[in-house]
Amino acid sequence: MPDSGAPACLLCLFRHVCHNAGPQAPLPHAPMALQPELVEVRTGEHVFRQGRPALTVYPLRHGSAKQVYESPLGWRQVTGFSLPGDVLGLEPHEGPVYGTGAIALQDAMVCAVSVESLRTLMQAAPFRETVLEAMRRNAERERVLLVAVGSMRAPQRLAMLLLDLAGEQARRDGNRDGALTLAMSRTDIASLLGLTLETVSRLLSRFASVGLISVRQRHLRIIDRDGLAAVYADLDPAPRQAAARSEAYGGEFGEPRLA
Amino acid sequence: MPDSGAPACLLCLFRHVCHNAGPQAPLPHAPMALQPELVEVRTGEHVFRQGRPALTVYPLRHGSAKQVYESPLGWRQVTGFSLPGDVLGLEPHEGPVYGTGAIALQDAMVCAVSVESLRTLMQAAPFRETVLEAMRRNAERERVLLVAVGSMRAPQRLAMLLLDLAGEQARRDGNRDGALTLAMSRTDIASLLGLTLETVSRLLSRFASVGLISVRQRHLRIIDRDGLAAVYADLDPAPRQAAARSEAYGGEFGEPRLA
DNA sequence: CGATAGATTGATGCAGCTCAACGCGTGTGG
DNA sequence: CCACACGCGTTGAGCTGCATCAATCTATCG
Repeated sequence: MPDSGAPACLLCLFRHVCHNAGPQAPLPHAPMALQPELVEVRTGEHVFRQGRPALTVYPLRHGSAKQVYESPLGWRQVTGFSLPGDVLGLEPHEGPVYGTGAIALQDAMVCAVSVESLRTLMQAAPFRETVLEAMRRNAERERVLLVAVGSMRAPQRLAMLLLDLAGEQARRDGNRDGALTLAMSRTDIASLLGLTLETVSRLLSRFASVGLISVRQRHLRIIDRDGLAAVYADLDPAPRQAAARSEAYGGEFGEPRLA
Repeated sequence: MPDSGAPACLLCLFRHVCHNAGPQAPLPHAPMALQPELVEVRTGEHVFRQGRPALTVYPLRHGSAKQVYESPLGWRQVTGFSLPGDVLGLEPHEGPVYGTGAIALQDAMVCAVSVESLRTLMQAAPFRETVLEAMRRNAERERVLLVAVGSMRAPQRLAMLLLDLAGEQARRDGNRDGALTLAMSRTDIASLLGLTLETVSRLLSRFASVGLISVRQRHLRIIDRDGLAAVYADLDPAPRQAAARSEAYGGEFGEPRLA
């Protein structure tokens, strides 16, 4: 029977086609076909492993997770964090296997939706569009991360992450006071951003000492959002011009750093 | 009329469904439906621009191109290079707009295939699989790049790129003697790898002085492939252990650098 | 209450960025 | 045909941001 919907269900991709989500406006031509099994995943355990057959996607109900990619040579890197409402294992190209692994950052609850049923549902145009839109957001995220890691300085990268986390948080519970609980370790953050855990720790302390945030362990509050945004945009600390011009002409590429 | 196929056509995704490609074994249930218009793109010009409606994909016939991504804040970064046979503008998630831009590195010739006809053709399962496989390779490439930029040292990154370029080259003309012509500038390489052009230049010189390669301007030859591979795998220079273990257990993530 | 994992902080070093000068190769105009 | 300029590449010298190594502190849990 419907459990009337967890808070995460309100943001879930599948909310309009899932009985678990409770009463929702249905989508035209998309039947309420889903009543996914709930699966518990304990802290540090895999939701799924990279390279295994991708038969299921996992909307996240409670808890949080990190995506981890392991390159052919065995280098591992965190490629993203997921919060309730996100769908884990959603690959854009119907891969036969998972392209990354997902590991719970805390005891978590996920729904198990077979990709088979997902594919069926995606035959309905409006639902398909929703899913594709989510995939596009994921791809955009990865690209932003690549640029960050490839051409921004450590403080900018961290500021970016904090702003992103706060934004996601706000999108979920509407909590705009900037209070965050970091489910991931400093090591995970460092891996995502291409830094070391010491650097992350130091930067958090520095941000705090400058009044941008407050931190104690994994409890963090954003105090000066605009200040953080300025760090992200690099208007602040380093001898580095504002820059950033669009509409590239010819052979140009010009990051700000080289402008 | 069929032009009997350029060399690039032999590797093209569309070779089995395209009249331009000349005689090819047809794919079951996939008609020879394509006879794309040829378009010339001059050095430094866009094949298409990021953010514009993605109505066409462009198999590359002659020349080469770079993909450039510009983040919302205006930071630009090269995200990849394309060689003849690659399909430019192929987005995994049928985006309404191009997620990156593509710029010709030299005077180039592309075929123009409407995504509409592409979608039609993809209804045939065997063809669809081919295309999806290509998309997966692209995604994998981006992830490898992310890991490289995020956690490998400059020499490894460059070695990786050279090996990759040589591999692609070999896949095309079977030329396994390691001779490459770099169509892209040092600046482009630096952008891709998250380095500066000076570092790239210095590293190429260093590689050459150690006998791994020879370089003169944009002509490059790989002399010691295994040596380069060793640099890539980081068995060589830095005080950094071999590492790389698979089958991650719980909360671990462990890049070699931090192991 | 000891043990263990995570986080903070400090001291030190170096890889790679920055700034700068120069070399090469190609095109352009006198 | 040479002079010059301009884009691209190379090389050097110096500096610094971040990694590295190491010690200590804090939380959590058996």
